[in-house]
Amino acid sequence: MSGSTPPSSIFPDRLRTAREYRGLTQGELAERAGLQPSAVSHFETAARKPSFDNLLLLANTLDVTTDYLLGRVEDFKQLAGADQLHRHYHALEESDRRFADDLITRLAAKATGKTQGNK
Amino acid sequence: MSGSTPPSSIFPDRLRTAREYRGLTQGELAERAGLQPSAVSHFETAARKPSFDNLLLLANTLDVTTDYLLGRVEDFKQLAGADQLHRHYHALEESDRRFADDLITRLAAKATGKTQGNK
DNA sequence: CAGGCCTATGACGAATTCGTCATGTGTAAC
DNA sequence: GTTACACATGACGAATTCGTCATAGGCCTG
Repeated sequence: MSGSTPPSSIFPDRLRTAREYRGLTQGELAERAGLQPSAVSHFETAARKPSFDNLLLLANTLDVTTDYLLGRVEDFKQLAGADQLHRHYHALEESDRRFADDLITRLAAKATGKTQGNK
Repeated sequence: MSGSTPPSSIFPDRLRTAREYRGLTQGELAERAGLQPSAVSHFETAARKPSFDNLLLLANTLDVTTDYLLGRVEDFKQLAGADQLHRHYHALEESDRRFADDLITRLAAKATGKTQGNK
C-alpha cells in the first residue's frame, strides 16, 4: 500500500548531508542546537534516533524540513528550490494560484508523458 | 529571529485536525497506523510525544507532511495544494522548471506589490 | 434504561533516548 | 614528536515513550 515504509534508516545520511551542506562540524551543530557533540554523532551513525524535541532542534538549526531529514521528500537541493517556490506560491492570490496550479500540472503531465496519478 | 522555537505543543492540535480531516476516529487511525487507540489519545491530549518511528507512522497514515504535524508549516489545506504542486514541480524538466519558477516569482511579486523579501 | 462507540486517563514493566563524560582513532599542523 | 581537532563509541543513571490493559465519562440510538 503505501510502499511508503520510509526506511527510517535514511535519517542518518540526511542529517549528515544537511550538516555538511551548512559547513558545520558535529560540534558546531551540537552547540547551535543545544545538544552534545556525541548526540549528533550517535544520530549520524544510527546509534540513536532523535526524540520529538531533538528532531525539531536539528531541523530548525539546519533550516531544513523534517520531511527531508526523515527521508519523506526527495533531494536536498530540490527542496531548497521548491521551498522558494512554496513561499511565492503562498503569496499568490486565488486566481493566480489556480493559474499556476494549472500550468504546472500541465507541464508535469507533459513531462511524465502519462497521467501522473495522484497517489 | 529565531522565533523558531516552534512550540512543540502545536502537535496535538495538528494531529487531531489532520485525523478529523481524514474522517477517522482515534481507533481507526490507530488501527491503520499500527498503534493503540490510547496512544493516539495520549498524543492528542499532549500526554505523550510520539517517538521518531511513530511520528513517521502517523504522517504516512494521514498522508500529511511531518512539518505540518510539527507545526513548521502554516495551514493544512494550503499544504494539500502545495504538496501536489511540489510533486508536479519535481516532475518538470529543467527548462519547464525555470519557466514555472519565473512565472510564479513574477506573480508573487505582483501580489505583494513590492520586492517580496524573504521569509 | 441498556447497549455501543468515542475519547480520556492512569497504571505497569520493557525499551529507548536523554544528557554527561571518558576514551580511542585518524588526520593535519606546528 | 606533539598538539589540536573531528569523529566514533561506550558507559552511566535519569527521564520518557513504548505497548498493553483497565476503567470511566459522554453521547447517541434503540
